[in-house]
Amino acid sequence: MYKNLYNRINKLINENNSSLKKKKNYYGTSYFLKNNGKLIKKMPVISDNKRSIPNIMLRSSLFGVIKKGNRKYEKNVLKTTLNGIFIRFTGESLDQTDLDVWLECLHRLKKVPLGEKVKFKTYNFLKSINRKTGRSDYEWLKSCLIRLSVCCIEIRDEHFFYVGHLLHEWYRNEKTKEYIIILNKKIIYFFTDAMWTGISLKERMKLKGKSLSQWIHCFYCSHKNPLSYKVQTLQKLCGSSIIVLWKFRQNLKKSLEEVSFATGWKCLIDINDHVHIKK
DNA sequence: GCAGAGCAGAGGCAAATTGC
DNA sequence: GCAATTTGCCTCTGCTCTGC
Repeated sequence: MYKNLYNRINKLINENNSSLKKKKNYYGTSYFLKNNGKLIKKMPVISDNKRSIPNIMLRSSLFGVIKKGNRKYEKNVLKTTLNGIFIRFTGESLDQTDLDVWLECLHRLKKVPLGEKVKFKTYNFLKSINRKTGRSDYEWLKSCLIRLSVCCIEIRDEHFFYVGHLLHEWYRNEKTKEYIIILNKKIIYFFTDAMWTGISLKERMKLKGKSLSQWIHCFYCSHKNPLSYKVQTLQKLCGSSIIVLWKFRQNLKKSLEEVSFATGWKCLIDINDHVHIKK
């Protein structure tokens, strides 16, 4: 289905005809902009206080819950996912702060045609994601961009298959002190139809520093009508390093309270150990 | 299960540097 | 001169380990 859709989109680009404008709604969130007579593909449009991200990234431990100082190198690790989606990951484990950076990268890349460069100053980027601008923050951002560009993900489901980096390329102009990032054009596959979610930046910022709460928030944001999941299922999905279930449940309870406070959702764990969220 | 010690990483802030 | 950016260093936080 998606392959056919993509072929059709490409065909329409090649045709470069005016009828495309009328059909843009058919393609959901991917759209095209006429610029000097050329049609250019861009990321989906979303308000400035939200960050768009493919659901597939939120419903797995790709950006997981990692304890402080517990980041490790993962080689060909199969991530726990929902609905038969297959994710294999190689690279340094990614956590919620890496997700903050990737979300901001995607946001900035929305402003240019796919495959084009985006330039930014470190200070401005750190401010955008509500971080401090100390030396350690500069070093942290650099290491974060390295992680995102070096890691390799393999994603497969019944419709498509993708192998690549989260950031296609990044480098720094030492003269202008600017970072330049480029995203892989194929990333647009993940933004077709209802396969992506807009994350409220305001709500996410309220959960800053609380990695499990941030993961839970993103996970349930990707659900229009949240299903109930067992505590054990969520434990596996978020990639928690807490092996003992009752300990994880304790943390989860606290996180659900924090998410509830930040979003206004009703969150509870029933006697059968199922987590219920009501938006 | 709890308390205290030690440690690593993150956070905070003031000062220095740079560019306009 | 001023705002933006970068640097240096100290403090804070949260985790593990150990002993009780």
